[in-house]
Amino acid sequence: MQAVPGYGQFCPVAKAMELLDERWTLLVVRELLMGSRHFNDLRRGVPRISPALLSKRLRTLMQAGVIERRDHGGRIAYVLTDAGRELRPVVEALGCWGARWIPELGDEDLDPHLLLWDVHRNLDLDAMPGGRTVLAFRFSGVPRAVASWWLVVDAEGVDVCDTDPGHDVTLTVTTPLRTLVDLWRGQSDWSGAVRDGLVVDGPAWARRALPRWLRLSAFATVPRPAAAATGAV
Amino acid sequence: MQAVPGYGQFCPVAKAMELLDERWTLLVVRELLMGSRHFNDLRRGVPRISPALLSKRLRTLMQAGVIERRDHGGRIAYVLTDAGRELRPVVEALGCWGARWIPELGDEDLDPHLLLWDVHRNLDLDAMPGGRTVLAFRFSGVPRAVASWWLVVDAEGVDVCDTDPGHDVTLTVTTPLRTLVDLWRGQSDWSGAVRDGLVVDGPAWARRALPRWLRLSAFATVPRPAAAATGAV
DNA sequence: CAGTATCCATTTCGATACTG
DNA sequence: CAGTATCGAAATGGATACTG
Repeated sequence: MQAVPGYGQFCPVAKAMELLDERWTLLVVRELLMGSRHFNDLRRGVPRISPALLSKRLRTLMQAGVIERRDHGGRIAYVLTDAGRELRPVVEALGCWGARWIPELGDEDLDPHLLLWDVHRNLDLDAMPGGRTVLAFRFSGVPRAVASWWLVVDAEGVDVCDTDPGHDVTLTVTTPLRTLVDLWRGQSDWSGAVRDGLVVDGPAWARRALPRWLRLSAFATVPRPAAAATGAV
Repeated sequence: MQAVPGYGQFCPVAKAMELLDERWTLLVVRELLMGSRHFNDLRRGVPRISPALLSKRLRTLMQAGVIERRDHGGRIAYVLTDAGRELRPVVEALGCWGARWIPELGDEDLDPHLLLWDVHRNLDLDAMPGGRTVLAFRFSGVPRAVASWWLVVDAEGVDVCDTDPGHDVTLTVTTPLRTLVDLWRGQSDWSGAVRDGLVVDGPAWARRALPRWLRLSAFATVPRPAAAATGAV
């Protein structure tokens, strides 16, 4: 029989990993820490998980006391418990390590939908003008179907669209997908992104403001290790 | 095809977990951080891993740049790289979380061999007398074959024995296995352990010194959450 | 919106035995 | 000591379709 699911260790690291080393689990926790609460929001933040598996992971996390399921008048919300909130240091340590030591991304890691979802959550609404602001993104080097995106910002909040919402566009960002991902991750700054093909079209006041509107990943500021001896300048 | 092994995300947490969420991986890293360097030492610290799987995990960790394989005159050593050493905060965060939020242990988690292996690594040799010291452990409530253990401390270092080494015994610790595990993990202190059936036999000077010799898990001092509302006193 | 149900290809892993 | 070889049982989880 191979029916021993756990590690058979009393070590707290092992006991923690029995729960957390299952595929997807910590990414779901990350999304909850980022503020997602509803099933379909979680799916957006963890796009490749199947609904069945997300459902299973949520059940496991509930059993473990990491989250609670709440019914707010028909709307289901998953909220972190104290135990769940205390996973933030774990996720942060993993993210810092990943940012430092796994800089290379495969093409399959460059998910435009996820990128826009992340960006939309981090827009600095206070820095943006009143009324409606529309940011258009056009990615080069990706299939037509996922090349055009819009962020519509108004009093209601922020909407991510993959079809033209029809409003006047404030700024258009045209860029290789990888360039914007590198910027988001802090592997390049704005001037580096421009060197790598990012172009912003629109009125000067908005072009100048964009770097304040579009805040970057929480891990963008993690200091990177010095280049290895083999390495680049 | 389900041939996408990774998460398809550029998030540093996801990239880190692509490597680290594989079963056993982080426990191997934990052992390396604790000072193990050789294949069979790692097996002792991660008892239930099969040699084939350990070998595979080591290869993966090498490819990821977390460890290096060194041949010191026929003796193979696995040593952490900078990237590997920087996993310490990850392991610590996991251990702290596990110590706080997964206090319950199943009987299958109470591995006496692993306990002695951990204890032997943490003995405070400087606090122990010169010459040879022998600590005998007798666990109640476990199969005869794994009930008796000896730690032999001398100038050579510390040996873990599961058969009587034949030396004079300095102290004999008789205890339910779970009691000593709880003590090791910091879920009880010495007086609590004595209440839970731990008995130390031997000369008074040695009995008094034992708590200084036998240091506890690095996670023993993690503060535990206050009892829940349902809870105990 | 918030999930279930089903299916099976694929992978994983544990057990065991063996080797230079 | 430091692994490799082989095997098959079991679980995983991805794809897809469907439901209250």
